[in-house]
Amino acid sequence: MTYRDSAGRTLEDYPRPSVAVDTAVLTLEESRLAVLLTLTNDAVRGGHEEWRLPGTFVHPGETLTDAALRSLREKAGVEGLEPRQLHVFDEPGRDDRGWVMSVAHYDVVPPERLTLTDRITVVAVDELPALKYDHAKIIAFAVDALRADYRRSPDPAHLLAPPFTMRRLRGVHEAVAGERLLPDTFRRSMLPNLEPTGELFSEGRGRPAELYRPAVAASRGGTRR
Amino acid sequence: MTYRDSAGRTLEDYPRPSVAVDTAVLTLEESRLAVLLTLTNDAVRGGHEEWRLPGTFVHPGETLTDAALRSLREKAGVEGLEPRQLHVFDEPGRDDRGWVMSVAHYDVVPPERLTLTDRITVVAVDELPALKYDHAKIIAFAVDALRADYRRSPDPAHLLAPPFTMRRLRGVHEAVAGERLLPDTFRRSMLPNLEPTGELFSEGRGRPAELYRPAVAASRGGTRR
DNA sequence: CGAATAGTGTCTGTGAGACAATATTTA
DNA sequence: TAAATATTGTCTCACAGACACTATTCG
Repeated sequence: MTYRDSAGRTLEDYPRPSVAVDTAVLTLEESRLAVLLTLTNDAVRGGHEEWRLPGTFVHPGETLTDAALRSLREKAGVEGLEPRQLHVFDEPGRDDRGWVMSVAHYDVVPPERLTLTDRITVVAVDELPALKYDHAKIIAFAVDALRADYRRSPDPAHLLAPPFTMRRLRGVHEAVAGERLLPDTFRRSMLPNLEPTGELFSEGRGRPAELYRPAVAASRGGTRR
Repeated sequence: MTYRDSAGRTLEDYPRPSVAVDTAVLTLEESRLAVLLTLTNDAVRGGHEEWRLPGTFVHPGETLTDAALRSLREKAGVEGLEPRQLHVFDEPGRDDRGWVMSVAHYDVVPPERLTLTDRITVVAVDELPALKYDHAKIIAFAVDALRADYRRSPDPAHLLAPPFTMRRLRGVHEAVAGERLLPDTFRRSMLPNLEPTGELFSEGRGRPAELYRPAVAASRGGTRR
């Protein structure tokens, strides 16, 4: 009992695009925001060095998220992510193989969870090499989205394992924002969304820092009365 | 010279989804935010009353925007819009005809530009009837996006033809936000993004109001020094 | 004049930015 | 003790919310 339209045709009787997913996996590398890239098949077969975001075509019965997770597992060796949709790139001619649109996704993962190989690397987002397709645009979308995330919550992407010191948290925010942040202002803006653990942590010289963990509700603007 | 992969297959040799676009056209109706709906084909053929957003399948050589514009022209009788992408809805099973994903779009249009018929109507967004597919979700996305737009700029969707009075602008913002706004606070928050024309406008009783138009750059936060 | 609408004065609270001072460690 | 780091005090500025007051027009 396949569906047929008023002309007696099924959906498969009409031309359809190939739908791909590509995911910008952001991470930190030496206190800078970086993105995971993989070598293209062409490059693996002996062409010149060419990098791209991990991606794949969507298979039947699969959601876009499923497809993104599959490509991350198989091509980037990362598991357990939660890719979020960014935008559909659909310019005709963006892919010389034919009619292909790409649903861009992004996620963030701490560097410890990545396994780099000669076909999987991590590059700072402000020093990207030439990328295949419109993958540079996707990364720009991802960076914008991540910066917006970090303006709303202490560590939405779980780049830090709690508990953490204010200094470490600030380091993460500085990497994400790409600029230095004032310690005192940063502390005060974060405190309403953090829970002090009462424990201290010392790292070399100087007064030990208190350890915090994200507050339960991670409320937006702190306590109101 | 069709592309062939390492197995000698073209893109068309693999299963592909049908890709649709659906657009939430928001407008104002009696000072309330409303959305344009069309009667489903089933309903037209004599089924029970059932409404949906205007949409269509994407054709080859066409961008998603093109497809959205085509569906708006042909099914909703509106031209000259600039639909923006919201989200891809891809739950398997969301469409009982087969593997269909929908790229949701939205745009806004002043009510004067709409021509309503017995198959095209406008309904307040907080009094929606049952809708086909996940179109209610799309409308929710669209309303959120529009509210975000109006928090950043006086009239991003050009619902008002300049010049306009502060009162009219506030009326639009109240409709979009779905709540009353304080006249004095609203005025002061808008002034940095408006240019006074020097002209006055009187509407019945009371002191005439000055007419404004959106400031050129529509700057975000007003003047800094 | 009185009602209605437009616009301004001004007070309060909140929060960011910035600089300075204090507190607690290790070398 | 000196240097390094953490934390708090405090001042300033900007801005939203709120209420009261002034301004201008029509009936």
